[in-house]
Amino acid sequence: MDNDQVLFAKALADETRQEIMKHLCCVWLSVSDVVEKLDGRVNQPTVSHHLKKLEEAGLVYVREEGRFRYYSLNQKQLTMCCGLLVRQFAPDYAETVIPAEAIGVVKR
Amino acid sequence: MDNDQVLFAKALADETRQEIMKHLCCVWLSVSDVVEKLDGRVNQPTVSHHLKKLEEAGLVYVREEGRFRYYSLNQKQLTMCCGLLVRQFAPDYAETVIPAEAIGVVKR
DNA sequence: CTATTATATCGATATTTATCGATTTGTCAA
DNA sequence: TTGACAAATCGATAAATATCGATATAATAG
Repeated sequence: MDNDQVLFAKALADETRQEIMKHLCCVWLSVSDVVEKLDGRVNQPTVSHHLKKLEEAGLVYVREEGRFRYYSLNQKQLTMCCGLLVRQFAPDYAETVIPAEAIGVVKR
Repeated sequence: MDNDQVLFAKALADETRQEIMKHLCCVWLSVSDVVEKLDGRVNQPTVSHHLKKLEEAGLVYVREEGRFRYYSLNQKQLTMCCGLLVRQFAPDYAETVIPAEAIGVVKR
């Protein structure tokens, strides 16, 4: 029903979910780890719900380990989605915001 | 209540609104122009509602002219928001997706 | 085996939001 | 000045979604 762009935006369109994303950036956390990070503000079923949304949008990696499920932010997916948004809605800037390796960036 | 990142994501988190954004990219349209572009699928109050959301997120320019209000997509704002998202949630890619002029891009 | 622990799912509820018809406000044309 | 038009706002409604407690499922520890 929703296309990928909309799915991506919806995944980001919640304060709590963005906070979870921050916690999942560069590290692997289990569901209960995330619950803990949120400091009792939301509880486990809610966190599972949010993680599912992020998973559906391809924004997290998941690793199963016994009865644990570890999540980590998929930075590449996020970057690609942002890139698509810019190409679609900001063509005048698509050339200045560049997937660097695609054109061979050289810093001066 | 919502911070800017969330406000931005929410503005994009609707199919109809993204379609409106497409129509507003690089051109100025009045409200009734937009209604027309949407081909009778949504009507005027709904379009006004969506345009208000986009305006609140700073994603459109507005120009008043008599009884008309013309809207156009703010590509710069969109690009900056995407850039912030990448910096915040994809630090490993913040260097590869670059505001080119900031570092002096050279194409090969 | 049994108790415990981790997480997903279910059902219910409350909030948010998209949509519309009707109305209001403001501008212009005749 | 009046009638027509553009667009915002209002009130109502329906759909989507965030949240929770309770339960189910599955894996482990004892």
